[in-house]
Amino acid sequence: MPRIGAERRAGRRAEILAAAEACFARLGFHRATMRDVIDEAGLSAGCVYTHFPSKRAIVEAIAAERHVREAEAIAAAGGAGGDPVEALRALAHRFLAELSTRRGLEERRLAAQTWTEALLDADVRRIVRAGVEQPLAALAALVRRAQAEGRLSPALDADALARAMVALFHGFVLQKLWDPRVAEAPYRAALDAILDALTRVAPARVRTPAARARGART
Amino acid sequence: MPRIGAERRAGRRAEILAAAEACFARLGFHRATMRDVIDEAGLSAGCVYTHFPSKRAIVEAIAAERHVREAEAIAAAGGAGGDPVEALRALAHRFLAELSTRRGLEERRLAAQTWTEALLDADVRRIVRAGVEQPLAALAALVRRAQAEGRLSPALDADALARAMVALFHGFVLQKLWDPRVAEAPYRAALDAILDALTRVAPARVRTPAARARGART
Amino acid sequence: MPRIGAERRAGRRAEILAAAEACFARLGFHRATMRDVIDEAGLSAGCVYTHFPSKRAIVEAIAAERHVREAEAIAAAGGAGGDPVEALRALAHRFLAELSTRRGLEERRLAAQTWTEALLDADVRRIVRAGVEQPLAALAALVRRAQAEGRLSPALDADALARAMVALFHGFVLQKLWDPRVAEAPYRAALDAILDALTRVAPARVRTPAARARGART
Amino acid sequence: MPRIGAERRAGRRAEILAAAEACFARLGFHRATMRDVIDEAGLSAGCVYTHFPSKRAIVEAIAAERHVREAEAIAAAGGAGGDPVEALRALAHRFLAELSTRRGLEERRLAAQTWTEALLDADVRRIVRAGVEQPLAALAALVRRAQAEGRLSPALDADALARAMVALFHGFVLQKLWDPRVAEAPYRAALDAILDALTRVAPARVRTPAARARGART
DNA sequence: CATGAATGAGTGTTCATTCAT
DNA sequence: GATGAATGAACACTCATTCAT
Repeated sequence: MPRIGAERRAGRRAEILAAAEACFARLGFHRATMRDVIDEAGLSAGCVYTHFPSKRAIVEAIAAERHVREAEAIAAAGGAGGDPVEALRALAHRFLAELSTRRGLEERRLAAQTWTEALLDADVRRIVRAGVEQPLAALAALVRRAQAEGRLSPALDADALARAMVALFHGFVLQKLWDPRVAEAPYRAALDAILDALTRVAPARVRTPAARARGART
Repeated sequence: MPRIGAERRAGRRAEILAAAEACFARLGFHRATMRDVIDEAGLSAGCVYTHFPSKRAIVEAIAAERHVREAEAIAAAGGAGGDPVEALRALAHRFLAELSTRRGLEERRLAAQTWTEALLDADVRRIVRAGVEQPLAALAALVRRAQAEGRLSPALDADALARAMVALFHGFVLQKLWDPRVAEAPYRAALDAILDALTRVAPARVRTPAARARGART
Repeated sequence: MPRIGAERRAGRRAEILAAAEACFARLGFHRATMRDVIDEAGLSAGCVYTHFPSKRAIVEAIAAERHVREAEAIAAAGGAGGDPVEALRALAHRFLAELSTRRGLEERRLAAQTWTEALLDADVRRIVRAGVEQPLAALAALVRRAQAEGRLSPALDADALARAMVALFHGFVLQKLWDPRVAEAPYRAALDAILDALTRVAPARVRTPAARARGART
Repeated sequence: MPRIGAERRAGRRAEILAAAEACFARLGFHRATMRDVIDEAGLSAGCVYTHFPSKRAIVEAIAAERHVREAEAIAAAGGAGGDPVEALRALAHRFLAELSTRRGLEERRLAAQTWTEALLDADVRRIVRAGVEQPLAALAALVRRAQAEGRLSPALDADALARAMVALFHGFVLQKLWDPRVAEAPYRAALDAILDALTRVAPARVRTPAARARGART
């Protein structure tokens, strides 16, 4: 008979997490009090505490949840066997598109909180790290596929390039959160240009740094 | 005779800021207490409060301080009338180099705290925004000079490209703070490759670094 | 047909009391939570509350229960018409013997909790007081019988001596609970010596235990 | 310059302890809240917490304090080189006399709380144990002196007899706290009678248990 | 009858800030 | 100016108890 009970429980848990996300996005982990979360959830303190043992546990659950959703988004985009360069481009577009919605920006505002919380709380750090390493690996895999297909210079360090791509996203999220008036379109164009430049150079002839060092006699 | 007094005051103020920076970098703005700061400074509570009216004021002073130091670094690198592409590269290298020192990383840990504090505190946000807009403008100016010299495609949006460059730095700072074992060298190489790709592609004339090294015989 | 139902109820009640005793002995009345008791009993909160209206009621029921068991033990020992001095000795021995068993010590640990709870809760105090007055009366009766038989000085205040005997037991229980390594044997010997001294001194005829052992030839 | 400051601090500390003692004696350690203590002391929560890090620390300080005061009382009584039996009697009288004053009874009410708190808190237990072992040792020393002077049977176990004396006191404290109408005078007389019996038997001829076992040929 | 999710007043404790000395 | 004892509102969290299912 735990069937219906378990479902109810999971529902409540989700409600609490949603309430907490709203509060934390608005006020930050530290300024938001359990009272805020409790009131937002429309429950009692005791009830909330039967679902999470502490405020910290809620923060961690939120960080973990983000991780999962993000991993799904990445997997969905990069999973197909299609053109790896187009997959990278699509991924960039999709993530930028999210930033133009009110809901998407709100989510990112919360995610950004976890970024610095990770600097102070080892458990959150573990979660955030895991949440970055997965996309990093997925992107590096796409880069390698592109290299294998001769679309990107094999001289590039796939992992470092993946880091750059993630940085291009995270860094822009910050800029957008600091000033919501910043537009995505020009930024998207710039990312496209970078991707174009990296790939356009590749097909004809690969110029490794070593080749350049030898001299550009060709 | 307020001369000597004013100097003493300024010295005290700097001491307090240094103490606060140490505490905030270690514990974050919220976890670090005024007690921590006061003890670290080796002063009394009352004394600290004659220099800053509140904890928040200290946070803002720190954010502002960061802003100033950063602006100086950028100005120093991009100010000269030399090769704008090389200036960009040098800037990237210099900022990455800072991340490999203990002190530099610690400073960035503190800076990162201000990034998310900016999401919650309008005053801090103003300061952080100003602190980003100046580099943004400087970088955009370099990009425009490079475009004028035919080193970069004039089709590129200089402001958006500047944003991308800042994002490449900020994003990597986060990754490095989350996991200090991440190496700068491959990332620097990736940034170089991106810059190379963008500049090599430039319509009129592609000047590789190697070519320039040999001399401008073409 | 409430027959069988009533028995079940009584059984449940006893189970709850046993669970509560275990928790209270281990954690004390205040540190032990209803959650602890409920889990220990393997029941639900609601079920427990159909048997006892409050935590306090459980505490009182436990105190009362103790009272009953103790009274039975005393009655069993002193009830017979035999030698009153030997009855006193036997009582002392029996109570001390209980303290050397794990179970007996555990019970006393719980009893001791009620002793100080009695200082704070008038209802518990009433129960504890009643639980002491009965032994006190029984012991005083034995003392009076011994006096009547010329085994104890008639100058002694029987009630006060009874109090001393109870004190000798309660006080030792505390010492034993504070440090379980304290041995009963020497203490029992000391109690015997005191009893011997009191009875040997008796005006008319001194009957040492040894003398009694040889037989009552005098 | 810490002179005056240190004195003030010690004074405040004593005030807080006095307030806490009043609350704890009245309500018990668990029922009394920090709010009660704080209000009773007429201070603010923060101020109290600069003197004691936790409620528990106050409980322990109180237990330790009792220990000290008691040790002093014992030392004062038994220290002299006078008649050891009279010293024992004086000690008993003095402790009983305390119980007849309002203040003395209040103190004992508090002490009794520590007795059962010791069963649940290892730190308190350590303190209580130490607070009992010292009197125990002092009393055993007196008993041994009495034995050496032929006033008490050398067959008696001095430590066990000391335990009995402490038990006679502790046990009576409980009875008096449960029912303040219980009079000290008859109890004191009973204690005197016990002491008399133990000592009267000794001078003429010492009857060791062994002697008794051999037979009462004398 | 039994369940256990839900309640919410109350707990010990913290910490930015003030102000008499 | 400098001090640090004092403040007190706020915080995260607990737990005896209830009641819809």
